[in-house]
Parts: sequence; structure tokens; C-alpha cells
Amino acid sequence: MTMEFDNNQPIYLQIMNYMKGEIVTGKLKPGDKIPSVRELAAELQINPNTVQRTFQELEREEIVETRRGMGRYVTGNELTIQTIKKEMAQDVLDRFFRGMQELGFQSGEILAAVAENIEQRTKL
Amino acid sequence: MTMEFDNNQPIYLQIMNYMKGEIVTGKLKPGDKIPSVRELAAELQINPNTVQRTFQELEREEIVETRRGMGRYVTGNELTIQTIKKEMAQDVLDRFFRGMQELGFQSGEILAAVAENIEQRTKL
Amino acid sequence: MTMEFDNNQPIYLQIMNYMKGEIVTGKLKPGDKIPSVRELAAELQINPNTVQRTFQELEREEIVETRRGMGRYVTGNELTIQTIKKEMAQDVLDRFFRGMQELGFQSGEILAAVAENIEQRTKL
Amino acid sequence: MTMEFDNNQPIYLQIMNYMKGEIVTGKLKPGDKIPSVRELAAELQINPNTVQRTFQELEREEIVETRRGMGRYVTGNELTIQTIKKEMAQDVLDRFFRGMQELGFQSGEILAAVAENIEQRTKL
DNA sequence: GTGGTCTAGACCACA
DNA sequence: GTGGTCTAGACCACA
Repeated sequence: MTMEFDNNQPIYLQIMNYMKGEIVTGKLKPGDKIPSVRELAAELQINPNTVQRTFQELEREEIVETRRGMGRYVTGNELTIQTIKKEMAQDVLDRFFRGMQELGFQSGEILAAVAENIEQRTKL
Repeated sequence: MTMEFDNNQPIYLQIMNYMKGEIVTGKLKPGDKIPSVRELAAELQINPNTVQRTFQELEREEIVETRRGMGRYVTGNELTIQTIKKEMAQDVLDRFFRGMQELGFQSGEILAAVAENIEQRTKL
Repeated sequence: MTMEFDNNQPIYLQIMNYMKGEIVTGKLKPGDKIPSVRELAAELQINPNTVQRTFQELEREEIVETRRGMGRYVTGNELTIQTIKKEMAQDVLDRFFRGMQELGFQSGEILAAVAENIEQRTKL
Repeated sequence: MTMEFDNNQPIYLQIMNYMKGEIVTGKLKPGDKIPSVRELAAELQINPNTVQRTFQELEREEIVETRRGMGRYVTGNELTIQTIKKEMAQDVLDRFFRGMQELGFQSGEILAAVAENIEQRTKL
């Protein structure tokens, strides 16, 4: 695992989002073991404190859990993962609509812009 | 003019976005005078330095310009404003697509989600 | 007379430099009358205070002089004008050398760069 | 590191120019850490906010970059630094030619004046 | 420890 | 009156 970090966002958030993505897309499944703080810090060449923070936040959101002496594991079941996915998607959608409306876009224009963007992207 | 500030984002950025919105939606037009640093600071009850920062950033993006001793004005012409609007919209769209794709959404699902959200929002 | 102003420098300085240029290049000669504050302010569409400031500075540098009730005139004689020209040129040269040396250029490189620039400019 | 400040130019600009000089002349190399805001502020006996401003401008010009929580570093590689050096030199040259031409100097006279100045300076 | 933001307030140049 | 710069100092997020 390697990552390129964007300097505009805290590293711990970038790792969080990456791991959430792995989980909701099923690449990491409930019950899977995740790397230890030291392992991941070495791999990504970042400060262990930063990885620690990432995992704490994921734990606070109940996406991973610690099993004493055994490491950390993806939590829950498929159902809860799907719920998280929906919540995250709604977050993304809300931010999107807010952004477009601030720019003066109406509903119809928003839909058209999305459709147009999909078309362009599939061409590439 | 009054604003409610969100604690998760710097105040100067929130004012910037607000003003950009006013400009790209045509509420502020090219050549219009914008409030002075002191005026806006008093109105929003924030420190003049914070407003100063906001305006300097807007200037750096060539959205407003200073006329020495006479205050600041919305820059350029309708055409450049429209260009800025398109760039900002594309930014919002890019962030949106990236976010949805990280969550494992395909093009069709993205379009469907947007359509569904529009329906829900118009009901409210 | 019309001028385009550069927002990065005080207007009064820009007018000063323009007038000094007119004088040292002989377009304005010793004894010539210069416009009144009101005239020039109207012509350049700027604040009369700004023109007033320009003229005050020119007077302080003894480049123009006021004759009571008769307006302002270019001062001195050809000799003093030439002295001023030399001083101004040396100023420009000093700033130039300082700038190039800060960038690590040696004497030889500076001369080469000037020669090269002249060549390029004459081609245009 | 100590600096004497010229009252005619903002302190933050003077530090910027100084650091640019250090970088383009190779005294500071790509990847080198630059002092922290607090360190430099203490050393130069100025306010940390002023140093902060300096560094932010250098960052905007992509001459230094921030690594979160780890400080600031000279950016890029030798090639980009050389490009910046050339641009800065051309700026200095442009200003110089403009200044001399406003005073009525022809190409030949400009070259002669530079040569003469070099001679005088080497004598000192 | 490191940078980022913000407040409070001063002083100056400019128009 | 208007913007630009600077000081002094606080508090926070991040690594």
C-alpha cells in the first residue's frame, strides 16, 4: 500500500477516507484485520502518531475495532457497512448540491451538468 | 448583510465563498464597489484583519481589484466572470465525482442518486 | 495627455516619473509652463489632491517652480537638467546592479545579459 | 542570520527577496528545511505574523512548501529553481530597460553605461 | 514543535 | 475615508 498525500488536507483524514473507501467498496470486509500502527506508519513513511489518530477516528466512528492483543479489525456486518456507505454518499451529495446552488445552479442545470460530465468522462 | 459562520472553516474562506457566490450569480456586477474593510468588519462583527485577508485573496484570484484610496471593485467583465463561474462549477463537480467514485459508485448510480436527491429536495 | 496607471505604484509617483522623463528627454524644456492642477486632474481623470502631491514633490526636487499667479514652470537650465538626468540614470543603474547581484550574477554575466537583451529587443 | 531592514519596503518583502536570493544562488537547496516561523521571528526580532506572511507568499510562488507539522522546505528541483532565477533576472532586466528608456537612453548608451559602471565598481 | 487563524489595535501612504 | 503593514499575543490542528 502506497498513497500520495494532498497537502491541503490532514494526512490522517486522507488515510481515513481511503480506508473507508476500501471498506464500503468491499475490498476490506467485516472481520478483516487491518495493519498495525507501526506497520502502516512504516509503509506510508509517516509519523506513527498520525496513523494512531487515523485509527482512533475510525474507531470512534465504529468502523474498526480493537481486539486486545490481537490488533484491529473491520467492524460490524454487511448491513452496517451499507448504512455507512449511504451516509457517506449523502454527505458527498449534500456538499455537492450546496456548492452548485451557491453558484446559482437550478436543479435542472445541476442534473444536466452531471449528465454532461459523465459523458465526457466515459469518452476519456 | 449578516453571516453565520461555520466553525469548521476559516472565516476568511467563508466570506470569500459568499462573495464569489454573489458575483457569479450576478448580485454583484463587474465595476460594483464592494464594502470597505472597516465597513464589512463592523457589519460582520469580525476583525478588520480577517476581512483584509479575505479581500486580498479575492484580489489574488483577480475577482476584485483595488483602486488606490478609492476602495475595491468587482473586476473584469461579464465574460471573465462567466469563465470563473464555469471553473468553480467544474471544481465542485470534480470533487463530487471523486467522492462518489471513492465510495464505489458507477456513473449510472451517480446520475440516479442526483436525480433522486433533486426529487426529495423539491418535495420539501 | 493620457496615461495608463499601474496599480502597483502610487499614481503621483507615476506622473512624477512621466514628467521627469519628458523633461530630461527635452520634450519639456526649462521655462515651459506645465498644466495647472485642475487641468491635469481633469485630463487624467484623477483626484486633484493627487496632482497637487505630484507637483509638490517635483517642486521639492526643484524640477518645477511656482510663479505666483502665473502657474508652474519647468525650472533651471540645460545644465541642471543634465545633472538630474545623470542622477536618475545612476539610480536606475544602482538598482539594476543590486538586483542582478542578489541573483548571483557576476559582472561579466551582467554585461552579457544586457547585450543579449538589446539584441532581442532590436529584433522585435 | 541577521538583516537590516530598509524602511521604504515592507519587511515581509525584504525577507522574501533575501530568501529568494539564497535559493537561486544555491545557498539554500531544494529539499533544505527553512527556519520555522518562530525561529526566524526570534532571530530577526520581528513579529511571527510578519514571518508567516513572508513564508505564505514564498509558498504561493511555489518556492517553498509546507509539510504538515514538519516545517517548510525549499521546493522542487534544480531545474525549476533555475527557471525561477531566469524569470527573476528577466524581471530585473525589464525594469532596467524601461527605466533607462524613459530617461531617453538608446541601446548603445545603455550598454556603455553598464560597461562603465562595471569598471567603476571593480575599481572600488 | 510546527504552521494556521484570529483578535485588538496602532500607524502610515494614498486619493 | 481607504487600503497596507506590523506588533502582541491567543488558541487550535497536526505530526
